[in-house]
Amino acid sequence: MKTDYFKEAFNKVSEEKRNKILDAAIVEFAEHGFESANINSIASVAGVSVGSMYKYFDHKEDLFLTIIHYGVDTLKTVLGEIVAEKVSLDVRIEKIIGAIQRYSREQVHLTKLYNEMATESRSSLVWKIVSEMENATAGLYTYYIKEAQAKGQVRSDVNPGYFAFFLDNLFIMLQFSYACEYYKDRMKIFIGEDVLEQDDLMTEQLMKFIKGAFFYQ
Amino acid sequence: MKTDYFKEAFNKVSEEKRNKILDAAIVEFAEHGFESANINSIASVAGVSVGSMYKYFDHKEDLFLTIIHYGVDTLKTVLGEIVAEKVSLDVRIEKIIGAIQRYSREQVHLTKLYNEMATESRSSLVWKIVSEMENATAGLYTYYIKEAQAKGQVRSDVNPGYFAFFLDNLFIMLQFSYACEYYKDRMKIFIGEDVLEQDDLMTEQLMKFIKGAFFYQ
Amino acid sequence: MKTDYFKEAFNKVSEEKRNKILDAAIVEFAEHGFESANINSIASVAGVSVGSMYKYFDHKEDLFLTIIHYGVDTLKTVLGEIVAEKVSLDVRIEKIIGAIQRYSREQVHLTKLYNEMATESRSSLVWKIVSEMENATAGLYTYYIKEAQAKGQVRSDVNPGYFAFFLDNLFIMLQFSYACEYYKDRMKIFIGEDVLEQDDLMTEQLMKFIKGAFFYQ
Amino acid sequence: MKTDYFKEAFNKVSEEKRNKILDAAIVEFAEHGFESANINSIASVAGVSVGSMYKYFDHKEDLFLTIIHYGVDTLKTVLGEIVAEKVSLDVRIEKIIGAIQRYSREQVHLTKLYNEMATESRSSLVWKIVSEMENATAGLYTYYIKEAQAKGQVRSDVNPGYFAFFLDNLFIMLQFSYACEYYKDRMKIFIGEDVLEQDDLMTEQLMKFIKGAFFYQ
DNA sequence: AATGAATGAGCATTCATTCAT
DNA sequence: TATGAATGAATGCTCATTCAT
Repeated sequence: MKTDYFKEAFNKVSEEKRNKILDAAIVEFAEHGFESANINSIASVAGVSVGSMYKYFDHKEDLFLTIIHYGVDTLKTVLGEIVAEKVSLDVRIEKIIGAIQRYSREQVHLTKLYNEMATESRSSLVWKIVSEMENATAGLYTYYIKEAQAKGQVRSDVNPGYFAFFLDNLFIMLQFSYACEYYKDRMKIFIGEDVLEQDDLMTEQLMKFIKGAFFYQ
Repeated sequence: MKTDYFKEAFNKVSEEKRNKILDAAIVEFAEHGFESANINSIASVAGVSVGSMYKYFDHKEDLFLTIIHYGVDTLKTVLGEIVAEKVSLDVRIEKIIGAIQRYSREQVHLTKLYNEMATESRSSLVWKIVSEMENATAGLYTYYIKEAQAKGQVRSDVNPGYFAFFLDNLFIMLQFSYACEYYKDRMKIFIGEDVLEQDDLMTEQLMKFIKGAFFYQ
Repeated sequence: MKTDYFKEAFNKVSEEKRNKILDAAIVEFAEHGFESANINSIASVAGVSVGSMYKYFDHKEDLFLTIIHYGVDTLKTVLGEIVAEKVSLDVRIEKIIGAIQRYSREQVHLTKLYNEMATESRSSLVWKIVSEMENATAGLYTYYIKEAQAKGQVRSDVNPGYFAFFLDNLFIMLQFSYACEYYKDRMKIFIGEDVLEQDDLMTEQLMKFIKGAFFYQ
Repeated sequence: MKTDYFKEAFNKVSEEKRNKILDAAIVEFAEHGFESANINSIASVAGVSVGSMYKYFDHKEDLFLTIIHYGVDTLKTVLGEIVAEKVSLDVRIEKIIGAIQRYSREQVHLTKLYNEMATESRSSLVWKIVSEMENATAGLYTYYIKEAQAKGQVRSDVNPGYFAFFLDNLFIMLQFSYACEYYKDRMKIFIGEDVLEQDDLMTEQLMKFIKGAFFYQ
């Protein structure tokens, strides 16, 4: 599977400039979507010439895919840390919620991008990049649930795949709700203007919701 | 609050033509996204001149907003039917799941559009239209939960707003997963290729998940 | 075989505008070659918007092919008139020389275009359009030569195809020499600055050359 | 008259590298034409940096002119050898035909370039380089014809300049017909698919054509 | 009211040329 | 002297919007 959508030249660029380009692109794509994103604009924000952009990426699409790839990598790192620890399922879930709260604030634009990207038009282009991560997540969650079932912590009559799916759905919506304007507004309607300052309450309630769904009480 | 984004002339048009225009627009916007959607294309699919389109809508945006409005109305109707019935919370939830399964198949394009619309770029334009419905939904769900709490069916230590939010999150993701390519593929990874033919299993598992979260067992 | 490289809309345009567009395009392509020719420039010379140009022609290439087609048609008309008359081979040849002298002056740009077009890069695109005419010419010349051979006017030991080829070569170079700067300069070196004013001498000498080659004397 | 269009630095370059550059440039210009030819491409094919190319040539045009100059020089050598021999006009012509058959195959790209170069757009730039050779050729042919007239071999009523012109026209078209796709296809229409394998027949027929035109029989 | 031809600003992409190293 | 990364003007093409009929 191809993993690099940029050209050799992009590797040779100084890390500082590379980051400026990636950042500018993330913001532009996140704010305007693929079609409306303007390469010339990205270039000028990044302090780079258009010509250079095309030395680094063959097409607008390649820049987009590079960004997506970068986003997935960043997410993988976050997830990887949580996975590494040997803890029980409920602790893991609590840690993931915390990570989402941190990540979706630090990386607002990447999160917006994830929303953007899941949008119909370009999805097939992007799926091959993201599917790997979705696969990993799905596999992991399912595995943890089965493990917990074996330990007698999770009810034996739940289908692990389905429950992993519902769990991840809750996580995705949480991410979007912290980062994307539309979902943020919507969340405020349900919970109130100050949700964003009440991370602990969110964690508490969501844990209660999930634990109720999963665990014997 | 402004509710009509079309011009007077659009009212005078025959219902048949009005529907052809709306349908063509829904498909175009859902398939290509706002920016890539082509007004001239919509006009020709609808069998109407571009000139007429601009007699009906001042801007591309206005057509988009009209479509969104129409989508929200359609959804309201579906929801309204469920709300009308006097049944217990869990029955209601099960009915909603069924409605989502039906609606997201019948109205694939409207569902895609909802995903599209929540995307950063256009969200502020759109929020004023959709917020009304989101408000209604949020209020309704919250009300039902409180009611169930009063009846002692739902645990008293859950915050109704939060739980309504989680519930709706699960619903939204279910919709997307049935209608939008990206989320469809993702769901298959979690559950398997044949999810789409196993609506009952989905309902059963999701009910189990939600009931665990909500109810005393 | 496809013969129209323009879109329906180009047919609906007033003849005056159509001619302005064709003329502007002929000049631009003849003067700058395919690559350097500028569509925006053609549009502005023709007094038409770029947008319209693309309503008439899908691609720059299609405009080019339309022009070539037009040139071939013009040439066919000229040739057709000469062919129509029932005269002996030498009279025919003399008439063709005269026609070349007239045509290459009236239609300098079309002649330049023919030179341009025969240039390597785009030749395959163009060949299908021009080949038909080349085929007609080749067949015609060969037929006339055979006929003259049958009548005992032309030597029986000449291969009609080859001689038709040499004859047409002389004609092509004569065209270019009257219309294209490079070949014009070159001709002046051979014959003198005032060749262009001595059409009769050219005709006389070329007839002498060709008749010597072809006929029993 | 300026004869060098390259900079001093190009002289100091090793012969091997110089030839690689010239060869790469000949191919690129011949295949793509002046406008589409890509300096960066030529540099990379020649194994030289773009920077160096601009140390050797001030402009794309200068590289082009250098190539033309080189082509003319090559042609001069070929012609020079034929001129050196003391033989009768008809033998000379036969030798030239043979030389064209060889040269246009060995140096396809240079021949294509000659065709390219005669194209309107660049002609004035190029004329000063080529005119010298055209002058030589014209002078030579004319001289030979006059000489043959003096010897009573060629008819006295032909104008040597005109006949030299016609002769050279036949030669030029023969060159193009062996090297350039368009003219090659055209020749096949007149003579047949296997012309390219029948050099002797071509020579025989062309000699017959020319001798008929020139000589008392 | 309806039409659909016309407009032209806007953007992706290319490539000759420069210049810091 | 050589390099090759960087530049940015230039151009083909699209499409929302206008307006004469």
